[in-house]
Amino acid sequence: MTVIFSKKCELALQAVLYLSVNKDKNFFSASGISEQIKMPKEFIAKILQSLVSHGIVVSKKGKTGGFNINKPLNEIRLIDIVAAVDGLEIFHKCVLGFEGCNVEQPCPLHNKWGKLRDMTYNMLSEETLLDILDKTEEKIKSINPANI
Amino acid sequence: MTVIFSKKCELALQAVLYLSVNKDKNFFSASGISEQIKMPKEFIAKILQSLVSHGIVVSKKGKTGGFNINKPLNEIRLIDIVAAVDGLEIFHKCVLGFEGCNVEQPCPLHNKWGKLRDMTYNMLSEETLLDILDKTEEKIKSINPANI
DNA sequence: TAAAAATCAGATATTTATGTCTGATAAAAC
DNA sequence: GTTTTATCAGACATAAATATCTGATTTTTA
Ligand code: SF4
Ligand code: SF4
Repeated sequence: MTVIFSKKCELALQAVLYLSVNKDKNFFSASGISEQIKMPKEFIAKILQSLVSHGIVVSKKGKTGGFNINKPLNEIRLIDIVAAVDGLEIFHKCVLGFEGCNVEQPCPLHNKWGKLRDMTYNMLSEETLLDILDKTEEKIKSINPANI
Repeated sequence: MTVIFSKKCELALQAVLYLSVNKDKNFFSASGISEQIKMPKEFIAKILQSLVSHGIVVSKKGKTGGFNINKPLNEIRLIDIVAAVDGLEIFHKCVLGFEGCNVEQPCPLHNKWGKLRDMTYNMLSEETLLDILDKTEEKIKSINPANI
């Protein structure tokens, strides 16, 4: 069954990673971010607004306003962003959707899929934004050296 | 990025697994299958028709018509069904979609996601319908003992 | 205090995925 | 040969995901 994550979530991750390398600078406007990650600014704004309501991002209105990360980088895991945008339902759902499943008579995919699904979950939970900051910086810099 | 497989594909897998345990019996009509796997028969029909065009399923018109598996069970892998319905694009795509990626400067997820993606692909490629037939029979029987 | 530049909330629009219908054709049973 | 029952092809309908717009509010700058 279905998704690792949606496009919305992909965007959210990109935006947050982008913000994470600039956390100590000023707030970044939706349009500024949208130039960097090449996505419609209205959509970015919308997504970031929802991350604000989840406490991951903080926003500031007005002329010098924009968005920034709301917590220390070591307190935000990738899975937190996925959870905020897509929810965690996927990580509890089965692959095939046959009815009447029970542990004694799983379908051929139950165990194997379950393992992969858990590994994916763990991968996203393992590291905080701080842990991957170096790699993220490299990446963001390679997109536009002016970013850092 | 995105999907392991779509609902269409989930349904296709269910339908093919159902057919696989009854391969040596007569053709099964879309409505018969839809009763078992609880999905609209028109949708089932549509999906099976596309599997017909991919050579995985064979159909027969007319009064005793319906669908059946077209090849020996050891020649059909789960990935073949996924490929027919959803395509394999997902297994070649990146997670985050940042631009300008190269092997030297991958983003934090590139390697880890790549591994999981490959494992998923391998899992679906590993076994043929024949290999999992026993487990499939158990599962189908548990849904409705009359099925086998 | 007025102008500029940003978020915010919610409505609206577009696109894609999912699901349904209709009429034509084919095969079996009578 | 006629009736029944199935697939088939393609149009159509609905739902969900993605994307855009609009007007209000907030804050800074001048
Ligand atoms: S056995 Fe597991 S994977 Fe298979 S249909 Fe049931 S819950 Fe889903
Ligand atoms: S480094 Fe890899 S995972 Fe990251 S954005 Fe590029 S291709 Fe995708």
